[in-house]
Amino acid sequence: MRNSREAAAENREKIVAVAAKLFRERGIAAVGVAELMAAAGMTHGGFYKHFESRDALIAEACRYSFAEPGGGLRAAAEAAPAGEELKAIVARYLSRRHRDDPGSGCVVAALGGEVGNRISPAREALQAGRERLIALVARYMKGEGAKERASAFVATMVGALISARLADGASSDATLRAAKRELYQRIEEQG
Amino acid sequence: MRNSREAAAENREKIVAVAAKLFRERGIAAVGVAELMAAAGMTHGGFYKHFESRDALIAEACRYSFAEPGGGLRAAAEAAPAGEELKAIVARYLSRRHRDDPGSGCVVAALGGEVGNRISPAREALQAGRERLIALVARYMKGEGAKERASAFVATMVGALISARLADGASSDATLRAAKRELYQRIEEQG
DNA sequence: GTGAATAGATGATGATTATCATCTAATTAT
DNA sequence: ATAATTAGATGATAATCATCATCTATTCAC
Repeated sequence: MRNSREAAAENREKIVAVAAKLFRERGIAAVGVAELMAAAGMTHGGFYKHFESRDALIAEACRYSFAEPGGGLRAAAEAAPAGEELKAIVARYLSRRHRDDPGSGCVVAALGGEVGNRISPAREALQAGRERLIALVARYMKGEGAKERASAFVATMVGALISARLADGASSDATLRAAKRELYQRIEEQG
Repeated sequence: MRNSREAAAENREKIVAVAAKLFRERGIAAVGVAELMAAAGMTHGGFYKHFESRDALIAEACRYSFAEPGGGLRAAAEAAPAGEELKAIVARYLSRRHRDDPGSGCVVAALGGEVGNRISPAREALQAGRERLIALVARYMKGEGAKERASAFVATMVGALISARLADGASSDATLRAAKRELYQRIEEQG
């Protein structure tokens, strides 16, 4: 059967959205085309009417995952009172909610390891997204070398989230808390 | 044909070592049993004489990867002059060599994302290794809450390494440098 | 309304997967 | 030295994989 242009475009986006979620939840290599399409409510065959290859979808899903970078960080910053934006970003990024829901969270933390060190469009997409994240953080930093400090700032957030996802229970919470405290301190020292 | 006990034990360790390297280089899911055994110089069938399952090997390879945690961090610290141990750890961890050779580097950075948030022996192995890494760092910290600060310290190193592996060329070097500068500053402020 | 275009289903492709039964040559134990 | 054990090779298993050819029912352009 055939769908209207509009419906087809919606289906295409559905596939990308589902992929972005499943990849982040379970890893890229662990999610096959058939399962993906089933989760999007279609059968596997139609996939190649939308994408040239699985690799092409991977790159697109990575880009899509940055639509709301880090799971709504920009929104969190803009909702915060003036001067509190960075704290709001940290609180959101290092929240238990973010830790427990990788499927709609930061794709750098979820897929950085799997994608890194490989030559691929996906890597470029993640790197571009990471730079946008750094730029968002740097926007709220004062003084010299804001971009450089933002880079280290983001690295701490990413590393802490990955670490917290390795630990469990109290140990995981403690990891989040330690990183939050460290970052808050940096904010107060350097602004 | 049959090998002696000794030779068999050597072969077994060879498999684990090769797995630890390949998993870190290319991701766990991307390395199959057959390829693994071929890389270890054997055929695929003998695998199950050594390991109960592929999952069992994964956990063991994760543990094995911590034999030299972070790729010789302990050695680097012990070779450093007194008072310079933490700096030595950072310099080693955030070196270009470590970035460019994940196969013999820190397994938390290489596989943390893929293993995290899943219930598995591999996750427990990585978490145990991460705690040893934190303990190593905390040993060289003075003052209150050394363990907590060490947790954030390690998170920054892990996040920076993963980030640097996403970037390329000058951008990647800059990421390493930014994190190094940040950590050096923390060392001087807090000891 | 008629005809061209196509979204998506069905089903087949060959490759690759983890796992295991079987076999054999060599090492152990006696 | 003979017998029991076993490391690892060979090859088969069934499942899953990405990819694609074909078909069909629908929507678009006219």
